[in-house]
Amino acid sequence: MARHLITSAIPYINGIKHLGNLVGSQLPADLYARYLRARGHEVLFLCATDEHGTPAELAAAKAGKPVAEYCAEMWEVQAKLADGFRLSFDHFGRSSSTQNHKLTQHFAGVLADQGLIREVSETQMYSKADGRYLPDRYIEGTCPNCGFDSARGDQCDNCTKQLDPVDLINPHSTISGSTDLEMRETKHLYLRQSEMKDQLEEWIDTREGWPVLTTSIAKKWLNDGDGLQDRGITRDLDWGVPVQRGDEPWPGMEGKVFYVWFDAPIEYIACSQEWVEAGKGDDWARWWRTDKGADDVRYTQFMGKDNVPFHTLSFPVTILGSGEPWKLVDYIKSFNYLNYDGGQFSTSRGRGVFMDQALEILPADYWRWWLLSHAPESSDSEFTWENFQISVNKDLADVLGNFASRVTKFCRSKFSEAVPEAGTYGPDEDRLIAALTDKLREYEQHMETIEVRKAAAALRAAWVLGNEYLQEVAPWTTFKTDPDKAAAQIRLALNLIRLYAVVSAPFIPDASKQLLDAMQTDDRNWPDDVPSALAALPAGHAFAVPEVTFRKITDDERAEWQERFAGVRE
RNA sequence: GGCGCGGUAGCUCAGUUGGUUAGAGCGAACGACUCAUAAUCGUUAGGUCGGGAGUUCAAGUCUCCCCCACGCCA
Repeated sequence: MARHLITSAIPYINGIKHLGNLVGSQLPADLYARYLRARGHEVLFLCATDEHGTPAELAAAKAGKPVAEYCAEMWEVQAKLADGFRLSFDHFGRSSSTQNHKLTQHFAGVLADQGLIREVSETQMYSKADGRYLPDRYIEGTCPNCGFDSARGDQCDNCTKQLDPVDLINPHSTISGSTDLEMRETKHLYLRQSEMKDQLEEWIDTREGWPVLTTSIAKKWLNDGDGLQDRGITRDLDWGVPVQRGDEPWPGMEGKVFYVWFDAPIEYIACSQEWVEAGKGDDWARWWRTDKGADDVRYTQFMGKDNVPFHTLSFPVTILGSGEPWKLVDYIKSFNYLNYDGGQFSTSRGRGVFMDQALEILPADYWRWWLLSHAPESSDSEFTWENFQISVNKDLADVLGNFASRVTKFCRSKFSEAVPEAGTYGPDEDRLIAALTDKLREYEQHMETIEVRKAAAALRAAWVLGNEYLQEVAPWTTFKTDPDKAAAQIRLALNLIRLYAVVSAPFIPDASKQLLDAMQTDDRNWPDDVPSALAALPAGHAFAVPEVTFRKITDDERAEWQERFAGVRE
């Protein structure tokens, strides 16, 4: 029994995430958390919403609401969807929490004490009409290079030339359209990441078994161009963590907030404090402070590849640079992107399936199974309705669901709705048990190393073993000549249903529960010993024939959804 | 343009430190079975491992060049 801290990259607040976002962090993190809990480990699984920054402010303005109110509402929406997908967070926090405010200010203060923060004066475009400084990408104008009239402040999308907002002809705010802009001098804090480049590189180099995707992205940022760059950690915004040096004011930084990417990862820690405050736990420090028991915690982070630089470099600078005994991540599992039917998911074009829509058309388990068994681990992967329909129908309805159905219905018609007691096991059963043991150990191995697709394949193979066994021993034939033998075969098969429910729970928790309910048992003990696990339901134990566990997706449905979610093509 | 990750059977993907006839699932064809959600089980077909050159007794697996897709950056 070990202690596992697990965090999923925290989703941004401004809208509902699509399936690509889901499979890139929250879903595999949940799989891992559920698996470890099932194996008896102590797990703290945390996630939260990432609420600060300009996009949140703009989304709130568009919705005509104060940003705090908007975020509170969107947090509810995301929490409900997470629940709908059965994401088993021990706590779903908010980066806008008071805990995160204090902790972020604390880290900034400590980093400053360590000499890892410097002040930089720079000029930035200010919009009087908007009453705010504008990030480069919110300024548009005519490109001085090619004449394109919608060039952005950071780059011209037409000729790709990199720009400075002052270069633009007739610049205007994309928020208000105002042209009343002026350059103002403003001061910002920079995190001196470059100071810690060597230390970070050594750390990365000594990590064993990390995904290539994780280390290659980290190494690239460490060594690309002039090496790891210092990073601005403050912004001229209203919504965010006010810049303070610990509990003290920070002279010259009045009215500024920390940059969202500085405070967001700190929320992983703050979230554990929120967890305590919510009354779900009583000691966050033993998960996060190596001087208070976190030394024997294994910390695993899950994220899409776009988040890797912040988790391999920026956040470790915060942790290591503080000089305080905070728990550093042990393993970073990163994912590529999931594409949608030949292109990318697109929020703006309404292309692809979003979390709320997914749950409207099918239960969570269908999505969980497909997404996890096709997780983009080694490269970008692709969602197509054909593949989804065929995989789900075959794996869930035909192989697993139908297994439970054929066994329970056969037993009901030939014996009763109770585990039959006659007969004994022979060589066929021994063979099945041996094969199943091998397959389960393989499944566990892949789960331990977070090889999601391989774990799914091993689990499915375990389901197939049950069908192979039935086909081999054919109790429907045996019954005619040797009913006792058929009874033993069905007794074993009924126990297989329970075993499948238990080991499948991390992937498909609802179906797992439904099957356990049908078998009228609460025994969720992991089958460390397969023979005894297959005796969990004793002779005479009553059960019920389960409802259809997974119905099939029809061709008509597939066609309809394909049309409905195609979005507006370019 | 630079960098990164990929390019393996119709589809989705495995292929450890180079080593016997390149694998799995799905799909296809054929067969078996009939308990079951027209489900299951078995058999078979199918790939010059993106292209070319090289190292080696031996390369999908190492080196170089090129092509393609995706992504990041300039």
